[in-house]
This record gives sequence, structure tokens and C-alpha cells, in this order.
Amino acid sequence: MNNKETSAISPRRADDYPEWYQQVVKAAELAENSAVRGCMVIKPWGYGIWENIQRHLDKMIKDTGHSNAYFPLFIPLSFLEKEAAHVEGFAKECAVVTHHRLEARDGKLVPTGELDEPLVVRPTSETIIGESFARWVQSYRDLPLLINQWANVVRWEMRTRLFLRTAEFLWQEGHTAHSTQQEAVEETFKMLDVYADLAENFLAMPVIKGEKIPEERFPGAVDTYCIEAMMQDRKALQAGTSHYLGQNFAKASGIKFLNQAGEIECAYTTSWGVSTRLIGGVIMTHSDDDGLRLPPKIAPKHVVIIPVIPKPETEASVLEYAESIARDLRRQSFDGIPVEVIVDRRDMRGGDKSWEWVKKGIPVRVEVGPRDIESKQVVVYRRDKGPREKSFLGASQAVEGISQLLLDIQSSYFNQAKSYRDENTRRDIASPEEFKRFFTPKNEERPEIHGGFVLGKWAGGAEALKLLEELKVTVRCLPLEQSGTEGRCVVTGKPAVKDAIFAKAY
RNA sequence: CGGGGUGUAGCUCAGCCCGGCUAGAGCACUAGUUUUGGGAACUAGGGGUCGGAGGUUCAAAUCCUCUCACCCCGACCA
Repeated sequence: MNNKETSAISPRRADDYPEWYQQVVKAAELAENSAVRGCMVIKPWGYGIWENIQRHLDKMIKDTGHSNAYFPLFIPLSFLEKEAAHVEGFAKECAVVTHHRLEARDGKLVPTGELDEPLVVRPTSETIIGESFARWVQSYRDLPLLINQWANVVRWEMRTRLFLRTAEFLWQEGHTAHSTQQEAVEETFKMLDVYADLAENFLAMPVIKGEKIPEERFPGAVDTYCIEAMMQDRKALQAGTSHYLGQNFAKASGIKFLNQAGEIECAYTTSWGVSTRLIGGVIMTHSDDDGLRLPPKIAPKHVVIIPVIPKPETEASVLEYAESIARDLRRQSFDGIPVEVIVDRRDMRGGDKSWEWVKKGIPVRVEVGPRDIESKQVVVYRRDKGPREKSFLGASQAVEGISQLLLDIQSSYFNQAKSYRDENTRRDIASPEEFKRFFTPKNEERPEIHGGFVLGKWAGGAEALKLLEELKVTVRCLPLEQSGTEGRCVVTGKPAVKDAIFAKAY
């Protein structure tokens, strides 16, 4: 027994968190860097997670009255120029198409055929969708317009990390237009609630709903709301955003309608989105030193059955037994779909196979061997327990209990994540000095995992922002749940009323 | 765009400072033997124009010049 390697992922979280993250992504075969700088290849196991998120969220979006549509990848440069704040926000990270053909010269392909007007690869679609909306809306009877699109977008980021920040990423973006401010604001909150529901009940990722401070708003928005989650290095991850755009984009795009009084009015619009970043959030919320841990509801497969074949002559009977268990499991349902089972028949060593699935984060591993056929039993391993912790169950008992088992794992992940967040959220920071101490690592050279969330008062102001910048801390949001009490700003000590969440962030 | 660094086998890297046998290791891969409720061991094998171009030299992975790509730290960010 060689126990020198007690965890499957090296380094461990505590030793080098960013490197641990990369190794988890690699070991679980979720994604890899591509030949194109900053753009990732999402591998089948990672894409399966995205498909599950899509399937679930798409239903939620449709259940709230929205319809899917699709708009162009390319946006005429002039469209982006229409909204001043919007341009400023995205100008520095746009990929621009300037030519439409290639010509061979001296064996090289050279772009020719310059476009009259450059096309920007969409960093987000407010302006191009706004152009359509403007044509679609004439009367208050055409409103509300409730549209969503699943798409890829490109933001030419300086520094990229798989899933968390890539130059191209997949997302959904909802775009709606309304006849009144009130209705648009309600829409903004409704979709924020949908995102919080998705995060907590599907990704098992506890989140705080809140409003962004003006400095953190979406370029061109009147108000930006977000859900914020805590990762295991205690940094915050913005997991989704919902924007109330007021009439800013409607004015820029000319989305006007004749109201009941016969007056021309600009519509009130919203936009909201979540991206493949959610997968990064799931990884950093749940995974451990043995690799990925997937909440059952997003796992591409719920159960892997690993046949144990000690002697070649046992192979046929063991495989047959494994397939029969698989059939029975597939007749069970979990979260509204049949239980997803894979029988791993690959010709390789059992130990390797088993660890591979641990690292991929599959919720349940089932081993079946010759001895189990006789006794009609199976060996069950749960990913939320130790990798060697097994239980012997009767086959029918295991099959009938699978749905409940998956639910147990789902809620154990959520509870663990919530406890971790609560344990690392300080509500009692009394002074700016204490605030600073909380966010300062002991080791400046190689900062250890430190800090967390601070729930405290915030008065705002340039001085406060500068102090935060020095600490590399940001106001994550002003939680929707406000105490309304008076106190002192945890950054400056000035009198303040607003509650805010402070943290270092991704 | 500033400051630093790296390009050698599928992957991780050694060799470079101080030029010199046929360019190496570990992992992975292929085959065989043993092992088998479990992250195996042994043996044999396949795989490289040392990022690219030019130069110095009897001789370049190693020195020089240019160039390309990527990584890290900053500014920016779902």
C-alpha cells in the first residue's frame, strides 16, 4: 500500500489555489487552451455541464414568458458608437473585422477587400438587438418584447483563465423592452431571481443578490444587479448580472412606441446574462483535492458502473450484470429526467478507471464484480464522501434509492458551500484598521488564502474607492436585503447607512 | 502597451553559463510476461529537422543578430 500520494490533484488548494484550479480542469477533462490565444476548447465532459445548464435555464427563461431568437455575430461599428458609455466600456476589448477576402501573394494569404464599415464581433448584443427592436415596436401593444438568445461573444481580455475569463465565451443574453419603467424594473429583478434560483438549486452555489455601485455598473446601464458567490479561496465571483437600462439604449437605438395617450415614448429596456463562467464557479465552489465534484443536477452522467473483472472468464457475466444494473437505474428518474448511467467497459486497470471518475466528479460510482452477482449486491461510492469509503448495498435497494442518494449529494454540496461562505463572512468589522487587517495576507510574497466577505457599511466616495483599490478589494454589491440601520463606513469610518459586501474578486 | 521569463518527444522538463561521441530523463503510448475487488512490476519498442531565419565556427540545442509564439506581473474585465 503506497499512500504517499493522498490526494489526486497536485498542488492542493491550500498550497497553490490558481494552479490547483488549472489541474482540476485538466484532470476532469473539462476544457483546454486552444491554438487561439485566450480561447478555450470545451471538451465533452465540460460541454455536457453547459448543456445541462442550458437545458435547465432555457426552461426557466421560457417559463417566465421569454422566447429565443438569434441575432448576428457582427455589429456595425456605428451601432456601438450610439451609446456613449457603452462604447467606452467595451472599446478596448473588441475584435474587429475589416476585410472580407484573402488573396494569395508569394505563398501567403493576405486580407484584401476592405469593408466600408468595420464590423465588431459582438462583445454583447444590446445595440444590434436594439436595431431590430426599433423596427418591431410601433405601439404599446407590441410591448413587452421578451427575447433571449444563446450565443457566443468575444471580449479581447488581456488575461484569460479557462471558464472564468476567456476571449470567447458562451452565454445567454436576455433583452427585453417595456412600456413602463416599473415593468422593466420588475423584469430586471425577476430575472435576477431566476439566476439566484439556478445558482442555488441547480448549481448548489449559494449566492447573494445585490445592486452594483455606480463604478461597477454595466456600461450604459441605469442599474446593475448581480449574484455574487464565494469561491474556496474566499474570493468573490460575479455569477450573473441583470441590468435595468432605463431609456438609454432605447434612445440610442430608436425603440419608440405610441402610448395609449397617443404620445411617442421611448421604451424601457433590460438585459441579463449568465455565461460559461458559471462552470468555473461550480469548479471553485465544490471541488476538493481529489478533483472536480459535480452537483448531480448538472453532471453529464450521474452514475458510472465499473465492472470488476478479476479473471477473463468472469468478464461476460460481470458485464451482463453491470448492464442489467444500468438498465434498472435508467428506469429511475432524477430531477425530471432518466438517471444518466455509463458503464465503463474500457480495457484498463480498475484503479486508474476509478480515480479518473473521481477526478471527473461523477456523483456516484458503482462497482460490480463476480462476487456481487451471486449475492445480488453492488458497491457504492459517493463523491461527497472519501474516495475509499464504500457501502455494500443490495442491487434493488441501490437502484430504488438512487434518486434520493443524488438529492442527498446535491444538498450536501450546497450545505457545505453555504457553511463555508457563512464561516468566512465577517459582519463585525468595527474599524477601517480591522478591515485592512482582514484583507491583508500574512505572507506578502506568496499570499495565503485569506480574507473573505465583509458585510459592513459603505458611504462611498473617491477616498474610499482609492483605499479599496490599494487593498485590491471591491464592493461586490449592496445586498437587496438592507438592514436600514445607521453606522460607520468600514473603509473610511464616515457615517453610512447602506450595507455592502466587500471582497477580493475574480 | 510597460517590466520579467520560456520555447528541446504527446505531456513535464534536464542539457545552454563553459560549443565537441549517435540529443536525454520521468510520465504517457505499443507489444509481451507476471499481477488483479484495484491509482501495478519487469522486459522490449515507437516517437525529436532542439520555435523560425540568418550569422560566427572545423564543429551550434549551446555563442551573436533578427523574428514569431506563449507564459507571469501591471493597466482592463462576465
